[in-house]
Amino acid sequence: MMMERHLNGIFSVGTPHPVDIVMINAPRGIKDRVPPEEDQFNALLTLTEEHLRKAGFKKVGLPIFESVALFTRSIGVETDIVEKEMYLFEDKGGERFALRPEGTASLLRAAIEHHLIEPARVTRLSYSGPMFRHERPQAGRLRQFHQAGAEILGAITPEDDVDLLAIIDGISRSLRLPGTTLFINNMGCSRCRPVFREALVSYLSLHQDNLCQTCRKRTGTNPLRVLDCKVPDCQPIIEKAPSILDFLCEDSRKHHEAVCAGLNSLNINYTINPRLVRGLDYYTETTFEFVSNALGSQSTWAAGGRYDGLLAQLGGPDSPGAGFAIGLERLALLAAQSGTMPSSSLFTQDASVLPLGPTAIPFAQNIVRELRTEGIAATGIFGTTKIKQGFKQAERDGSRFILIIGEDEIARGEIVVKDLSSGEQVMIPLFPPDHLSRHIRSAKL
RNA sequence: GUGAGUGUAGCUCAAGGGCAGAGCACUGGUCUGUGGCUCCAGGGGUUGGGGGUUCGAAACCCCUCACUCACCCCA
Repeated sequence: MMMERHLNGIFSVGTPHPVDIVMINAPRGIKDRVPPEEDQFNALLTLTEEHLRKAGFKKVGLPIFESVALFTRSIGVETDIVEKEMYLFEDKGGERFALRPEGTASLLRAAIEHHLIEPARVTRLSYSGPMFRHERPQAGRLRQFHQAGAEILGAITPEDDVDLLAIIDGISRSLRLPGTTLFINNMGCSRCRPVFREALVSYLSLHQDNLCQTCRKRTGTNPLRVLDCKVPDCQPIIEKAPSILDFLCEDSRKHHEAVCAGLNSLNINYTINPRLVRGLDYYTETTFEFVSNALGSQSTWAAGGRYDGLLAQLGGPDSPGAGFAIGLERLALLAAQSGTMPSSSLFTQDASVLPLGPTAIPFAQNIVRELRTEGIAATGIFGTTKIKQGFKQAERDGSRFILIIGEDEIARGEIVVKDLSSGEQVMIPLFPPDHLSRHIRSAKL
């Protein structure tokens, strides 16, 4: 109804008042990154990717959308992500797609499709980019958010699990992130988990009356998820529930111990949380979360684990895999708090060229082009002839130097070069043309 | 999907039924070709939108929209 009103305003005969125009804003939960945020965000992404590159990961470029089936098959039909959070659409051929809600499924699909996995060896692949989930936005939670992730595929060992944790820990240390705790768990393998599951279901069945609605439903559909229910009334029951750690088979127990031993030897602090259950169904054995008390209630900034059956489920080799994803917006929040957000420097470009008067304009235009050709970031200031405004514009440009050219300078074949940070000013000859750029390059240091 | 809080100038916020304001930013001057500091002046608002109560509404009531936070979920 409101819409119609506005449209009437626009299309009605007569002169519509500007306020009748319907403002189009960014969709809910979608954030623009305006300067200097975008540069900072990219610097943080680069820093993260550099950690992955140094750890032997090769980056893969992945599509933004995939067949819906890829996610239902990997993440699990009973998960919130698949049940109610995916952005779905049909293309003109009637195929059903989803904007990717996470990266692991895509990366594994690509790795299988291009035969990147050699089951007897270890393959390390990484990715980064936007992910999409239709959730109610909140501090640290967006509908389009960004993850950097890494996956190890093939003949992997518990030590590879440890390495993943060490990499995230390294990022955490290099950014001096505040208040982070690493929680780990082992969810068992295809042999021991069903035994635990059965024990859990029969325990939960006995206490149905005291469980919340969701937990009662999940007892049948996805009993492990009951373990991280936060409803107060459920807590006493959950606390006394059987622990997965008591049900681990010999292999899983050894796996778990090896992971703990690795963390110990690397001096990485961790807390074992037997009720840590990830929201994606594909995890087996090791799962983990890096949680910070410096974020809001969305406190997990990196998480992952091992997934032994997923590659086979997606039509790949019957090999295990393990990986993690880092929430970059959450990482940015933390880095900002600790003052370690990699920031673009004070000066975002090198030079602003200010012509004083119309005869100087063509000189300025040519100087700008010459500087850019020489790799120096430069813009001209053509909107004003007043030197004071020129200086202000140069500051707004983020320029380190202002270059001033007027009648006098043209007559002498020179240009004024003033360093805006020190206030030092020199005259530089206009010929040869590369003289100016060489001066600026050396003066920058 | 549920709940709570908040919407006033470009930004951060005052005014809690009686003239819609401050700081920062912006424009001009102070200062004719040398910025940042002073001081002075100026522009900028249907107080998110719609309806109601009232002599009078930014304020009170209803509806609606948006944002924020929390539940939930997760990175």
